[in-house]
Amino acid sequence: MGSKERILRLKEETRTSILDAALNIVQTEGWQALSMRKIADQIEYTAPIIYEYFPNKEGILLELTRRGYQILGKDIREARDKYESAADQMEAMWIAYWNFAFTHKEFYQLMYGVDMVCCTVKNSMTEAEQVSAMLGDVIESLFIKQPVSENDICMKYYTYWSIIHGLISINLVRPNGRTTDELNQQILKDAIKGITLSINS
Amino acid sequence: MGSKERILRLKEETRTSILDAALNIVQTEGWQALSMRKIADQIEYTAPIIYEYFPNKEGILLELTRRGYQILGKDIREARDKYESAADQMEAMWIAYWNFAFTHKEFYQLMYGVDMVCCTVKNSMTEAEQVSAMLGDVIESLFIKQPVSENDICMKYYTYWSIIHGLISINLVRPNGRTTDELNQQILKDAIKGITLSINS
DNA sequence: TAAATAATCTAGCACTGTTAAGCAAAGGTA
DNA sequence: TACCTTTGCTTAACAGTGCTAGATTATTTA
Repeated sequence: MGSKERILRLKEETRTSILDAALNIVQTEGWQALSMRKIADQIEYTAPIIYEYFPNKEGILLELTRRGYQILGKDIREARDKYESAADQMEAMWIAYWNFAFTHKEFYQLMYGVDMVCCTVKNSMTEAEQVSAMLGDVIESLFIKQPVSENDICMKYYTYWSIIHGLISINLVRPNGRTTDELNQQILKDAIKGITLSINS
Repeated sequence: MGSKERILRLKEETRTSILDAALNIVQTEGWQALSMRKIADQIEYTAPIIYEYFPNKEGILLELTRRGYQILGKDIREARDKYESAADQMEAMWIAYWNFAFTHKEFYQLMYGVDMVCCTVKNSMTEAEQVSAMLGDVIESLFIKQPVSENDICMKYYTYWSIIHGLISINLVRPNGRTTDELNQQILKDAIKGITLSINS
């Protein structure tokens, strides 16, 4: 009776194909064009069967968010592992974060609510927490004085995140602004260095 | 025949009442709840007459955006005029910007695409340009070396804006994050001072 | 083969932005 | 006053949205 497993595998495939279809639509037509019927069209089913795999549209978005954090986590981890010193790691990680935002624009919009329809509270998603933890760990090791208080880490984390997220979202919302890539990279690296330096001063 | 003017005034009033109704709905129920029929309900008309005053829903949003920039412009101007030195002005203006974002949360979301449905390219809105110009002028006078290149101003402008917008949007999207107001104010002022100092070093 | 279960679809609800057609009241003109 | 035209506004509709209940079809089990 291996058919049980076969069916389970098929269901898993359909589930994945729903997510793939959703992503495909978003990447080609944007978030506002994503609809249940369009997803159904793409997977060659009718809309209601999607509800056999996800509770509602938000459920799909949530799963895509999870996927996004998995990619981001991988990118940041790999960037970190290329360097030894915490300062270098920090810069590499934020640049990876930056690159993720533009190479996976749609994911970023979903994950950080830039120009997005639904603003669900992403409470306790382990993938998201892993990303925070990685960044937090490196920030902690940037401090010379040890131990470092939770508050200190949190504050620096926010400082980094704010400027990077700010730069990203301005560029995502206004792709035709009069800033250039080099200018952005310059601001980005300067800002990271500045914050990093400010930690032990 | 003063009736012409009376009618024109009435039309202007209806137009304003549409905008007021829209704002009212957004403030009480959020952006996702804003619909043409709801606006019509509130002004005690039916939906189609709105199209006598605005080309479409986006037209209403555009007009609200304009209103938002008018308020923001006023706030920033007043903040600036309370101080003499450029550095003080700069800090006061960005704090005014910050305060605007939270006291007029809905406006800010509309103007800067945080968690918003429609991302229209706000091309050449004079009200928005005035805000940019005011901030740019103060940034220019922060420089000791004169004259200041357009590029220099633009870069510093972006640096300021990024960190402030980043801080704001993180707080707007995640109002229940574990950051406190004091922490935010601290980061904000530190960042402003840091950027201001970096200008002539 | 018959019954039970699973998979899928059709039809529909209430909502969205937007448009076309029509009605009724007001204005201007003879 | 009688007619005609313009204006203000409404009803009805279209095509789309997320989502659900019920019917239908296919598959598995007995």
